[in-house]
Amino acid sequence: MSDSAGHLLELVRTGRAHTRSELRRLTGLSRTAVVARVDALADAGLLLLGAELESTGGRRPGGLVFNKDAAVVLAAAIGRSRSQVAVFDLAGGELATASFDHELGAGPDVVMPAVTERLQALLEAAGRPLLGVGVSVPGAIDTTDGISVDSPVLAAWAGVDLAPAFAELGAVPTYVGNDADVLARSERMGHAAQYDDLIVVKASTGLGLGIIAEGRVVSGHLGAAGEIGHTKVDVAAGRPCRCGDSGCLETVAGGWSLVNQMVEAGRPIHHVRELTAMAVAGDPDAKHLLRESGRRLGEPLAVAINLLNPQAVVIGGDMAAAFDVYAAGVRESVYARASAIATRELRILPSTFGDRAGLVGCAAMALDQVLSPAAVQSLLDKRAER
Amino acid sequence: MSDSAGHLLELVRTGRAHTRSELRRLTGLSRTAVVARVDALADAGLLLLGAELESTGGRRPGGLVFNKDAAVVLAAAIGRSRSQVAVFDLAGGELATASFDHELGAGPDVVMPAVTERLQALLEAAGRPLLGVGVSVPGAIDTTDGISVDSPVLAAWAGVDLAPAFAELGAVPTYVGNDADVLARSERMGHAAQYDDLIVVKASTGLGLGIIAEGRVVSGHLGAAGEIGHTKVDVAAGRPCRCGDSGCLETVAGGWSLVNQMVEAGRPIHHVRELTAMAVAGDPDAKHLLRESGRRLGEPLAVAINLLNPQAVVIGGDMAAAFDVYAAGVRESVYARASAIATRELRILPSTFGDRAGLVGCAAMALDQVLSPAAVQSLLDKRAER
DNA sequence: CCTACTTTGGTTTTCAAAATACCGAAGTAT
DNA sequence: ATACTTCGGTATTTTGAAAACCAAAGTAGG
Repeated sequence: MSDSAGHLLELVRTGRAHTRSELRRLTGLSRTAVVARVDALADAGLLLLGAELESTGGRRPGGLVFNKDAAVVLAAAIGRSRSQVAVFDLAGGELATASFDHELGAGPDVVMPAVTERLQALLEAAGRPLLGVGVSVPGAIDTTDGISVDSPVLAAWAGVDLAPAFAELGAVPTYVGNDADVLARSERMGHAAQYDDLIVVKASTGLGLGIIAEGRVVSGHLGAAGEIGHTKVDVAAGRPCRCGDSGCLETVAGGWSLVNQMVEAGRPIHHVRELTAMAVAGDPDAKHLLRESGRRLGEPLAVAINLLNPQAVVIGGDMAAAFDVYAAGVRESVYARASAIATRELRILPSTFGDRAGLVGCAAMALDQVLSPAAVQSLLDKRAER
Repeated sequence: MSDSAGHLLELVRTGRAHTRSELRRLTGLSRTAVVARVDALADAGLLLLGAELESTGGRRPGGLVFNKDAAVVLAAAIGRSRSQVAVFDLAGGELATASFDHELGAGPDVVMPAVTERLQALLEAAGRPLLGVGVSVPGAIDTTDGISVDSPVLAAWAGVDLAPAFAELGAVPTYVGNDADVLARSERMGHAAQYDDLIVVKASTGLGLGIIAEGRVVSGHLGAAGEIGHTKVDVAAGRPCRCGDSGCLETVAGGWSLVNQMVEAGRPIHHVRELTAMAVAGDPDAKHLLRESGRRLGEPLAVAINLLNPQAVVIGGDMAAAFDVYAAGVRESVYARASAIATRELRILPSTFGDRAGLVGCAAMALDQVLSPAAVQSLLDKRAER
């Protein structure tokens, strides 16, 4: 049933209810039942019994406010050459953040201690109880044996179980997700919050995709769903890819390939971010490359749109910094190739949180779990035991 | 919680529990609670308190058997030129079936009376209470405004609400699904029952796709998910399609196109089924066409496999009659184009139920709903009221 | 064969949780 | 000022499940 304390908290948290009476109307529960749950939530510090609100014709109701400062979650977005960490309150607000660069291809033995050390510092500064940790890794997460990674371009991380590294932060659950999936989750807190069917593109050095169908992240059998960068395309035939194979989409449309193409054209740059900056500044070569890259991506993306019939496609990752020109290319091939019904109400949007999106998504992943009715219930139960 | 009477019924129904004690162990419920629910289910005729089973060291337990004959569901698979109807028991067993041809492109005003008339006859012959009706239509089902269809190649059915047509069969819920989605559901009762991430191809006159992610059918924002036949492919550039556009995959790989190609080559046939029969008989032209068609389908299918990382791809529809040769073509391009991780454990299987698959899927769709814990609960509640 | 033990299932008792009923407080409408 | 509405707290009743108890039907072992 949808009448647990955690569910009431969700109604308040999402702004659907502000008083006990509204909870009563929304759940069909009796007043006593609502009061009991609200009291339990208030005792646990999750709800604040705020000031009185406007009267609606009788006694003024006592307002209920979600106490987003009751605890925190930690977020860690691990990248190939740069990782970010942050503390978030329970409403998904960022309290403090840090980031650091590391060697490209550095393994977990190097990166993880640096991550946990910084998280530890952030947590202590926050001075609030910790409820959970969300981590993203740029590779497939093998969901069968829990939490490890498996990626052709992230060899040092293959088969590593990340959860133990976070044990020192406290006995709280750790959730590990793919970087693109996590990006998709972040959008559910941003522009695309109201969209239940969503495709989120992460276009950076590589190309990845996060899929949300009916409000749930689709991760696939081995956690490898959302792969698009290493789809073979005819135009790339023969071009060697960093994954070891050849003919992949990334070899013509991935950020690393665009950088290479600029270098070959005698314009020495080192990162996609430089390319997008040039495009924003009006450089025609950069704009052309990005637009062409958007077109290339649009081809398999059109297949994805036909397949999944999403309400929106969100474009994130470094290339989204030049959204206008990149999205123009994407739109060009998507609208030419996808079916009329699939594009009829389709929106193509820029990502909401820019380069903070990974962290926001990690926090969203942790919050989804940690504030779920079941988790809230176990919190209350644990409190009641004492 | 997972402890309602309906959930206990599901445990028995799916063979996970055969005695009250097993239900106790599986649910954690007390004996009294289990007994109360089992009695209620037995009173309602949904459970049979069968013969005693083997002792496991003490008193012999009384066996619990799901009474699949307590009621029936009706299934109607509406096709473009032929429709099938059937009655199924509650275990998904077909009790009786009928089919009839109609003019290609006939509208609901012609087809629906014929369908309901035959369903009525089947229901009367079955002589058991009706719990629900499952219907499939070869087009997108608009899930926003309930139950109607919207398809470029099925113009006469656009915007039609099908549910009212079934009202005369009794005040039972009607569920309408897309033909490919329904095919996917049928596989969950067949070869692919254990696969939670699944792509089912319907390769017949047209090309469609049913997607199951984490055990749920993905229907997309407008119910148009699974579209693949009208994806634009370069090799088909300029070729006019029956959808009104041009360059669609169907124009080179759809059944209607293969038939046309045979006719143009001076081999007059009228339906894909003739083509598959020829291929099975060894005709080299037919085999070549089918293999080539499989290859063409494999290209966007590889994108789909990368995107969704399914455990299996099931091939159904008329072309599955020549599964060996067709699947050979599909495998050829899928394995060349999809990523290593996505194909590592991938299986490519023929559909389980052949041309009965549509009916089985309609029944599965209705049974899923009608035997869901919530529906069972409301059945028991209604009974208790009297 | 008889006794001790296990497993199953029914019945009674006890306990917990939620609905109902009742009540007072605080506002609005007349 | 009075009647009515809304909100929220408390006491009572009802419901439903767990626990405890009991009986039947089997196995295991001497």
